[in-house]
Amino acid sequence: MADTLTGRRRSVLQETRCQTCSLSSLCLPLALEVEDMDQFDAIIRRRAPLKKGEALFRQGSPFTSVFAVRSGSLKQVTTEGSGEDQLTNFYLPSELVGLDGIDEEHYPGTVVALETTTVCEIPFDRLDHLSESLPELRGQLYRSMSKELRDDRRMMRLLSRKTADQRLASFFTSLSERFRRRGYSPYSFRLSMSRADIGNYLGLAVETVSRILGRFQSQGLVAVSGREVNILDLTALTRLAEEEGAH
Amino acid sequence: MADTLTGRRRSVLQETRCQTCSLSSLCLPLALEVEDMDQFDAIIRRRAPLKKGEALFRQGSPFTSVFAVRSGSLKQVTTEGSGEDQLTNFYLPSELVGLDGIDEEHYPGTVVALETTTVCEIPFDRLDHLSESLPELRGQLYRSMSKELRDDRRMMRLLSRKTADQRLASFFTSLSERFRRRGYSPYSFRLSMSRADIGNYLGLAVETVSRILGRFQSQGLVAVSGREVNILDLTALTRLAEEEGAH
DNA sequence: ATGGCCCCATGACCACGATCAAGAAGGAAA
DNA sequence: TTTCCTTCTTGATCGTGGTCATGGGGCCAT
Repeated sequence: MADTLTGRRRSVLQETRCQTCSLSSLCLPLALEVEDMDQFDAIIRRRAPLKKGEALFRQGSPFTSVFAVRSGSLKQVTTEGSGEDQLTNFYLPSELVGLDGIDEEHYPGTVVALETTTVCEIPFDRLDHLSESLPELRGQLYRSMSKELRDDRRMMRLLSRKTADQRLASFFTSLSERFRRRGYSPYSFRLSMSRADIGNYLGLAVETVSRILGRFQSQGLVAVSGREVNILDLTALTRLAEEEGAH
Repeated sequence: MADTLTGRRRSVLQETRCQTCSLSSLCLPLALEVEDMDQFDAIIRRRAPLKKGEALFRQGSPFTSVFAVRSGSLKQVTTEGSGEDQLTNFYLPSELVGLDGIDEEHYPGTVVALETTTVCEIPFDRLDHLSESLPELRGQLYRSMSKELRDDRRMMRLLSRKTADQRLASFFTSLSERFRRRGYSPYSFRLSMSRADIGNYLGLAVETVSRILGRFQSQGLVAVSGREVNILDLTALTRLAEEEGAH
């Protein structure tokens, strides 16, 4: 009986165990020793998978947890005033969602699944408390936030200095790199977001995204069919993305 | 003799003591008790004042410390590739500089004083270590980074959705608010940055900044003379800044 | 199948803001 | 002072990308 219980508990836990998670080398606990990881495991809560279009949390709801993406992808959307939405981020597996909610104790944007998506919920008060005794975890948390700051600066640069072509090129090379780091093909992938999402994120009209995708295609840089993307000339794409000045 | 030493030490420390600092209610140690603040004080290093144009640190140099602005102001500039600089931030008193360097262990941009500026240097390893035993300090650090993330998102929105007029209006209302929080007049202040800096920060050409400033002036929104600014109609300016859509 | 919807592509036009050019005003050093 | 150089302003022109409009194509529900 005790054995059965233990067995069942183990099988349930199995799903959320960091040690068996293929993302552990990219995710929050990456710097932890085995015994520390157990402690970390213990505070994680599994969420039922989100279906496409479902919200992980909504803008303004009280901040309680950060989330690590386990599979799938999400977008963060902020609505300000009466106005249009602003898409501020896409999240891929192993990335941390919700860190910008710590400060004001509510989430500053709605986060929505772009496809069927599973996440690990990490209650922040417990994470904070655990970070007291696990310097490695604390360091990783600082680093995650710091990295997000740096990524934001890169995005600002993109938005204020790059042409539409360069933005799309950057978007593709960045996605490619993120897939590569996660063990997927950097050349062939499926976009989980719509053209409208891409445009919103990059500060471009949908029509512009479409047009430039067409041009990239005719220039032999990529082959796009719907949401299926094949990168044909990553070098040229990278060069274009890094290229300076508008002229 | 011992008295003299103590006396001298005290007078030197005096300058860096958080408890006598007028910014303590806005700065990192804001949540600390008196006795905890002493510990925090102990790790802070005073820097010689920076003269206008001097760099606090340069892009790429190894990350060692974060800095709290004590007086004056600074700008952060990132140079990428062969290209032009991108101004990613202005820092005012009580704000924390360098948090985006934690991740990669070097500073991702050069930070330069816009006027005579004093800062408190906080070695990060000691700060991290102290944050282990002072949950309030840790929380404040998380909050600072989280706030910067939220501010970055706001900036992205500005860069991708707002017209030039709205950007300038946002810039002024944001500055005004920051001055107000620091106990200065929200209506009358001196810009420590050039038009070129403003343009670079907002993703606009210098000429555009000049022109719009002129227009704001003729519309009775502000009175600008060189770098001296008087905000005449903060309500209208705020409305303009928040206004949605480009048309 | 068949309708109804989004999502995506493409064309025509137009406006915001960049760029180019020139000159005025301010500031520092002789 | 005068000079020199940077910063700022204002004008004229042009181009990128937004807007509007239309049509095709994929996908889901019935």
